[in-house]
Amino acid sequence: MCQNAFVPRYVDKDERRRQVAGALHRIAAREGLEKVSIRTVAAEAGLSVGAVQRDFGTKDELLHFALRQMLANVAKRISEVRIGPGRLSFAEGLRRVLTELLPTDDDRLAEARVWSAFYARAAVDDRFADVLAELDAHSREALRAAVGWAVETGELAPGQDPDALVELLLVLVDGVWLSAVRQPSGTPLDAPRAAVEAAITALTVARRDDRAADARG
Amino acid sequence: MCQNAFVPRYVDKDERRRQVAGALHRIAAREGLEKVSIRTVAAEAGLSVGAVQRDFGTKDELLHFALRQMLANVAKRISEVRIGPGRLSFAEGLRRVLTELLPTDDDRLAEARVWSAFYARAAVDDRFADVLAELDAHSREALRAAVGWAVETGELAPGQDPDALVELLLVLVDGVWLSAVRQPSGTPLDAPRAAVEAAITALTVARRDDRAADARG
DNA sequence: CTCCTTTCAATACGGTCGTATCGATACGAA
DNA sequence: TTCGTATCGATACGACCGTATTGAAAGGAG
Repeated sequence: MCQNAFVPRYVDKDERRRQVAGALHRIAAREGLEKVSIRTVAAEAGLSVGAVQRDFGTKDELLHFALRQMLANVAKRISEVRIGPGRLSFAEGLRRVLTELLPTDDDRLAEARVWSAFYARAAVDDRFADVLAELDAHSREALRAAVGWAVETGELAPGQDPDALVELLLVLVDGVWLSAVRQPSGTPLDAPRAAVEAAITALTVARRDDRAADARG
Repeated sequence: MCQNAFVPRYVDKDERRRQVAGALHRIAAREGLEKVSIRTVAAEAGLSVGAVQRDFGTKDELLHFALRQMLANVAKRISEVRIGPGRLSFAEGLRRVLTELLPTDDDRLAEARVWSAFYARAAVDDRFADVLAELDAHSREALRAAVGWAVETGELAPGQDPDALVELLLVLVDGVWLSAVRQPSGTPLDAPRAAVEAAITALTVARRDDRAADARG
């Protein structure tokens, strides 16, 4: 009779919500978000329709949870990159952050395909756009940390505006992963990987003054 | 009995195919590609379901025609920008090309929303990816023409690699319009417009050597 | 004029969708 | 043990989907 202390929880609810979200990610990466339905997700997760319904109630809630799950995954990955004194150098830290953000391997390419589907949703649904704004904020913060550390160590030319550089890097990240996503399947991931290295090279070139002139022309 | 000379064409078929595609574009920009169906498109175009069916046969054909129509529109717009001797200067030509490619007004933002939906499709369907590759080629050609003319007139620093610059601009274009698309509706379009001007400024700065140093910091 | 083909709206059909409902079952509380 | 509740798979329902079909209307060809 205790109001809600009675919880015969046979399974870990959050864990299964995450598993269902994973099933959704696999379907979306393989066939697109329009093939995602309660039924297809339930089948992919090895559950019944009713089970998914009980965990999420409505399809909209399922989609939002899956999106937030992706956001959490990326945010965790890039927040674990530790740049600073005694940690990673600017070049290596930036490389790690960009590698996490860009489709540098097949898993991340699959993830990028799902992102592209959610971007299309965000274009017509502000609720999704708000979540993507959070992703933007996380990426900006990680890049700001990397660039800020470069300023401290003098790895960046002193007159360079760090904020503008961060914004440029954000645009580059978006442009590069979008280019990778639109390639026909099977295209090797050389372009995103090369873009990472090109960005590192361009931004760490200020270390040696004689190479600064080369960078400009 | 003439095999097919008997054509009592009451309406211009191609014209109406374009009108139907326009209806699809409006729905996709407003509610997303998943709300596009034979029925909704027919209603938006003021036609019956049967009419749309006769013009396109299958929904897949309708989608591909609508995508190719968007491609043709953009290709026409950017190919009309004439850069060269007696025509537009590098700065002005680049400004025009970038203005056409980026969501610099509400119409182009609506178009960008539809592009984002087709990008998501291209991520899981090579047939759409192939069309987007054509868009890529058109953009690359237009930017190559602009940069090439800048090299001829010396508006670009001579050591700068034109091809690399074109690729950089392409990535910037993708990143900027994707950023604009994910903003909540009602967000002003200052960012894409500022990006156009920033690119112009950064690339035409080489005209005056004293400003080259400022650009680098 | 009469035919013949194209156009057209309307409707039918089979399928999938999101969601609601329902009996059976499993397990903690008493 | 018995009871009450949370979980479960299965199924029902109405809506919308893509597509096929059908019969009426329309306008050049003879």
